[in-house]
Amino acid sequence: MPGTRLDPIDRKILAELQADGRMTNVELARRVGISAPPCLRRVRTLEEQGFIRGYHADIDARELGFEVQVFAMVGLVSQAEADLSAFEDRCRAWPLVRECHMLNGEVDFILKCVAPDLSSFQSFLTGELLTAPNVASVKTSLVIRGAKDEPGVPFDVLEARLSKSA
Amino acid sequence: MPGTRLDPIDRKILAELQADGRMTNVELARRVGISAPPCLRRVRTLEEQGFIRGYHADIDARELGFEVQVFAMVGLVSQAEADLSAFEDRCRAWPLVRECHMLNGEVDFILKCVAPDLSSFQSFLTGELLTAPNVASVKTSLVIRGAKDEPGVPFDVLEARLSKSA
DNA sequence: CAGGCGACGCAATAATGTTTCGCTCTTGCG
DNA sequence: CGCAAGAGCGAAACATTATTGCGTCGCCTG
Repeated sequence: MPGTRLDPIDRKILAELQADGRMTNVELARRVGISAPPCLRRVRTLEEQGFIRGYHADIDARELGFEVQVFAMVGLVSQAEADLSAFEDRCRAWPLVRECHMLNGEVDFILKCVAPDLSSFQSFLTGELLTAPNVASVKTSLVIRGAKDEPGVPFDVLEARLSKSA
Repeated sequence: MPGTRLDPIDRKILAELQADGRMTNVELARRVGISAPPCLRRVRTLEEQGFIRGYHADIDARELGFEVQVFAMVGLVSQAEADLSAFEDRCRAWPLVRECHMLNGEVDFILKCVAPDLSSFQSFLTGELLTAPNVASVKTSLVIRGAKDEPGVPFDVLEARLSKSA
């Protein structure tokens, strides 16, 4: 329901839970300026309406031995919808592929992959990705280092935007 | 401490919290097969050691009006360390840039950006990114649709790997 | 084999999560 | 303007969970 607009308290709740998903409801209520029960009701509603998709611990992959991160640009032979879906299904089944986005432009898909080491990735690349049906070309780029990694919504931009249109 | 190896219970804890970061400690303890107090102690330790970087609610950006997602491939004029760092600092300051990774290959950086609409992104692109110091080239690709988006660690791969090396 | 270290589980207490209930404020209509 | 209906809030009560303290067990070490 795009019609179900959020009030400033709801947006604050989302921003706080994005920053710290394990915050207690009491603390959350204190920060957004209401008491605990209505705060919990709002959180439940936001979950049901799909604004909150879930909660996840942010695990350090490198500490667990996944030292390689790679972006793969994939071009397909056929861009028919059935072939696109088939490739997406394959990506969902590959554990080393953590993200798969369909793009416009010369490249059809971009994949974010992780692997324990280079040889693991290369065996995945040559044994799985390059040999998958309908794959025409793959260009890979190793991540040398990460400078910023904050998936989520820039709530400061959202608030600025809303205050303008109001 | 890379020497501080994790036992199967610790890895199970990480996997469960990655899947559901708001799980209660009681439920977590039940799932990993130990009682609540030592389970909580392990979680605290994992947090302190940096295996768990934090907890975040997964917010649906599209529902909040961020309908555009873009990957930007950026090439710089100078790849001197000071210039690389300067660009990374700039990326950290741009709210529309959610991720910034330094790559090998022909492109220096890949940026994942969000924006409320195309014109917002284009004004960022022309007014900020393209005019930033040291930026030589930017190629952007719109995300048509997302097929998979599961940042994190593939714990099934990790377990398979460990059982082999054991 | 005794001592010490580490980790576990149990039990008790503090804190939090969750439901219930009554109140207030807003909205729409006579 | 006044009233009735509905939504949202806060205080209190109850259920669940988090946290601490302590005793026990297994294991390594000297």
